[in-house]
Amino acid sequence: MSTATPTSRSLADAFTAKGLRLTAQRRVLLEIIESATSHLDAAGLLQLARDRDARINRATVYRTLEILKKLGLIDELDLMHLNGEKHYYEIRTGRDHIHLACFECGRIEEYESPVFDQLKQEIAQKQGFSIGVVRMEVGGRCSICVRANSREQ
Amino acid sequence: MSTATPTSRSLADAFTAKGLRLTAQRRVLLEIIESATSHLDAAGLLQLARDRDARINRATVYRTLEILKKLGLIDELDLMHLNGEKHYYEIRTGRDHIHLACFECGRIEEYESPVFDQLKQEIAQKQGFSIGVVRMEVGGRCSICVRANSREQ
DNA sequence: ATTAATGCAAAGGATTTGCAATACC
DNA sequence: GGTATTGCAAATCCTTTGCATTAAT
Repeated sequence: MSTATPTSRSLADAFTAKGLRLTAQRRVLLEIIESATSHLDAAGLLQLARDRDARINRATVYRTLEILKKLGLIDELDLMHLNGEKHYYEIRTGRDHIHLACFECGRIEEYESPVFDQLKQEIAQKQGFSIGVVRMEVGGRCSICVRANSREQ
Repeated sequence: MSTATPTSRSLADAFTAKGLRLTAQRRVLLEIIESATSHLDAAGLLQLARDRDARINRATVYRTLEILKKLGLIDELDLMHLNGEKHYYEIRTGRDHIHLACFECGRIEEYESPVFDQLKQEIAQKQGFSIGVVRMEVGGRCSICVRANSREQ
């Protein structure tokens, strides 16, 4: 969920372009992040990384995530703290989106809209705010859960 | 930053209406939250409460915040984690707003817009999502900081 | 009087840090 | 070879919990 489209093709490219060393650990972490199909938290990322290379340490995971965040290559999500205070991460694509978190079933939906883009533009223009990161999260009940218990309050 | 306008006049009223006991500690906490001019974190709230009544314990602060959150009377903010992972709280007013966090000077601006309201409506209608809480936070540089260092990138 | 709410102190989860050892460029 | 990066283990920050005590209704 961001604003500028990353220019490099891969995270590894961005690392070397910045003069950062491409260690074995980083290679593994970047690949996992790039191919992730779901929102990963630090512990999950560590686990997946260790499945490939047992040497990887938790501190390295956090340090790598920190770099990626600062470079604007990943976004950090809270997902409405549905499962504790940990953070989730996703690679930044060209299209920002909103995360809808269902308090009932726990599902996370992604939603994008021209109105969302319009809102960001408006903030930049009317407020003169130079947007770096945007995070919009909505908590409530997804359509499935709403329909399922329409009889209950 | 929410969706429904609270119906009760005061937080204390809401507590008694729900059959919750109005203890001395809660009275103090609710008053502070109601009259707060800035975004409070749990530690700040505890400090202000202790200034009035030294007996108040941290656990009580957290437990009270939890209740208020569940009742939808306050909103929980991250403010882009500008100052660590703690949460900030603000009383829910009728008008939802976006928080703009300046990474440079740390200032938090509040922004509201019909486009924001339109976006929420759209999410509810098109996605069929029953919205309980909305949190939108934007990180970047405020207009003052942008102007101040217009020569630097 | 009953039971919710509190204080205390300890536990918990997530993340960060200092520093010596390692490995990339 | 020089320096960035890592692993380790401890520290830190924020928040939560169990349980005996207190106080609101």
